[in-house]
Amino acid sequence: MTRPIIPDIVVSRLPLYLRAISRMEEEGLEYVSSHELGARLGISAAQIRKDLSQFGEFGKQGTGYHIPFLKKQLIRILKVDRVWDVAVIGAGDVGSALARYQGFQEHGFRVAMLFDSDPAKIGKVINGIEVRDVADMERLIAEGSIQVAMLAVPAEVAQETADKLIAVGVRAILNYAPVNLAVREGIRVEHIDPVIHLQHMTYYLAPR
Amino acid sequence: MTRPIIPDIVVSRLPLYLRAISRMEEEGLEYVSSHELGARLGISAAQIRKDLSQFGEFGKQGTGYHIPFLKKQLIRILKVDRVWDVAVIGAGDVGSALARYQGFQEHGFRVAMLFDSDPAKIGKVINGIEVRDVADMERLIAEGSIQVAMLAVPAEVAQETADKLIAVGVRAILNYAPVNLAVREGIRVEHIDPVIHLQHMTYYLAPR
DNA sequence: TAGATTGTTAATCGATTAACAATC
DNA sequence: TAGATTGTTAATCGATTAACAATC
Repeated sequence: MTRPIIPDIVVSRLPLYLRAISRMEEEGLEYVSSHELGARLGISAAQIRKDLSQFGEFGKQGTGYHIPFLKKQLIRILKVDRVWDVAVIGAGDVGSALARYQGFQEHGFRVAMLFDSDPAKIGKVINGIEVRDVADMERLIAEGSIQVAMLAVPAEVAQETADKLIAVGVRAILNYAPVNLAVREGIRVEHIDPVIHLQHMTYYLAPR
Repeated sequence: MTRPIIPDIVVSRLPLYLRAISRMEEEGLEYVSSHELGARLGISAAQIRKDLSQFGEFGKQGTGYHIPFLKKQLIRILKVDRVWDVAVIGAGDVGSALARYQGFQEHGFRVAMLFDSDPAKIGKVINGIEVRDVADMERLIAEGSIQVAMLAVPAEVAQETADKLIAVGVRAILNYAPVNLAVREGIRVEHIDPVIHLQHMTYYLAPR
């Protein structure tokens, strides 16, 4: 039996739904309609219903979606009903900020390892995480069976570092280096680059 | 005369083209075909030609695109042929990393102001930028005619801070807080949240 | 000239929206 | 029962790709 293939663009919206739903739960709400959820996210009610219906029937006519139930389902679908160990490569400004970030813990992730090549940084402890020598990266990541990495190294070494990560079992890379990584089929890469976002926005700005 | 409206999804790819083209220029390349550029970015050659043709005829049959010329055009189109002053709100881990980031300068942006509410941080100097009291934010941003802000404040105060920024003339916000900002028509908001990206990727991972 | 590659049109593909029967 | 809202189908909309004449 073939599991139906869900469009990636649908999958990409699920974390947004989860975040909004979690926020609503904190606000003490119990039920939400597709219309209300859509209004918060700037997404049409029809799209939300269509997206969610790809995974099951989570709502009830007349009342909408039970927030704790929908949250549970989204957490399960996104596979964050467990904690993923994550490696951070690079302990510069970005890597350090990631190591210190408190938002991972409660959303399915834990920074389990932190690497740098600078002898001045190796051995330091950031938020309880020791900075290890990047020379030991491959061995330690393979031992830890880590599948997720955040790449915060200089652009010049990003591709080679990614290659090494993939070679030892990493399957998902969140790339903070301002380069396009070339990876083989089956490896997920997402990219975070503030300059890209800023340039996208300035297109629409009027000079002042 | 109506300027033709360019789809936003096209605009969103231009910064990627610019980054790739700049990289190629550094590598000493002089010409690039839509096919070569597409191969680097994982985008079809047809799409690149179609996107670029929305803005003019930048290529030449038989030889492709002259890299320095195309770069110049993209810089002009994205309006980064000038330097945009940017305000960073929040001088925590993320805000500090943004204030220290060296990648803005050469791509059209300058962190001109940095704000925080913590008396222990106000007055400190990060990368030559003094941390100012967020209580003075509205006055200083209005005086500086700043149109672009990066928001790195706690989630609870993100919306109200955004409202204040918009009230004093900010038109583009790069939001690092894990909340959806509600803004009026004409205000650009882009969002950076590592958790959203990680959860998108874990959907595709096999448990180990 | 022969080969390569553009810009553009038309065809295809995929995503979003509108509408509504079903039902809580 | 009346009102509200789901899940789903069909219609619409928009984006991507294929194809090719033009031309460097």
